[in-house]
Amino acid sequence: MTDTDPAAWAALMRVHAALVPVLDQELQAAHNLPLTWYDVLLELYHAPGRRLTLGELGRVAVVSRSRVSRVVDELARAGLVTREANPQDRRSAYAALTEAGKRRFRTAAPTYLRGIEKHFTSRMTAREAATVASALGKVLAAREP
Amino acid sequence: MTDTDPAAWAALMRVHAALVPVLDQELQAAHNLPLTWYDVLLELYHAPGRRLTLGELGRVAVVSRSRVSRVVDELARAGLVTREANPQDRRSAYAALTEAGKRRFRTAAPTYLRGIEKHFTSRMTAREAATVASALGKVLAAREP
DNA sequence: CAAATGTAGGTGCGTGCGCACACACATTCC
DNA sequence: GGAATGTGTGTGCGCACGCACCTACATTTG
Repeated sequence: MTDTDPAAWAALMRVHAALVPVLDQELQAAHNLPLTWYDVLLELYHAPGRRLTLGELGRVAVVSRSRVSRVVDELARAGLVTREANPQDRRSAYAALTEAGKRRFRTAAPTYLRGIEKHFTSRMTAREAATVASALGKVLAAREP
Repeated sequence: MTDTDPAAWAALMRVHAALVPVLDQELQAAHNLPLTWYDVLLELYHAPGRRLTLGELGRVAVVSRSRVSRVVDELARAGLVTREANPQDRRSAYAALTEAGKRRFRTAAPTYLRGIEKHFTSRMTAREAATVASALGKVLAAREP
């Protein structure tokens, strides 16, 4: 049975390899924002109170938890986030978006979204995009526990 | 218009980040093969004459062309490929699978395919997998020229 | 309360990776 | 044929990244 066709996975690998550098460079050229920074800013932007602990960031963002530490350092040095203490747990530290961080993200987002549209979504039908999102979503859901 | 939904792209990024380390480690644990090596072996295995020039490898494999040089070195040191001269073009060099390389690839392939099935394909219907493959295939096709 | 265990975060270190360049050869143009 | 341009490979270098470990604090257990 199954005799699984790895074509979907192979295509995913290739698309990732092909598009990530392109989107990253577009983002850097237009806004001097590495994709990693954008990812972290995005997660913070959508978080309640515009802030998350580093552990939460590591779980939700694409970058690894150990990397989050350094990225948040860089973002703080650039004035886009601030580190805030957590009164509930003194081990923990929040990364919170600054006003400059929000502005920077809002400015950069259209570039990124246009890039995704141009290089990715526009190559398929809306139905296909929805299927891709839901199928991959199920793959992710299976990894939670 | 469009108001593109980046959900499909976001899911792709996450699935890649989540699965690549897992598949890589499974491959290394079972066969001491890094995913990069496997990728190169795979392309050579399916190439006419079981060999490709380094430039062709760089184009067809997921790894960058500059990386190919070193990976082929490592594979050659491990006895899985040999470098062959190209009489037609003395700049060029072939990487050719050895018998040991073919055996190693054939042995490792089931592990990799089972991993893809287990972590990826089994989470969606066959129809969805086909749609993912074809939609992503169109994205890749758009990047050829 | 003390000890033991668990969890959040930071960091030294090794490494995989791509860029930019260098070199050799091929090809084209005069 | 010789110069100029293009193409195929190799490589020094720097950087981003994750792992393993450490410290600080929290929580649980007796």
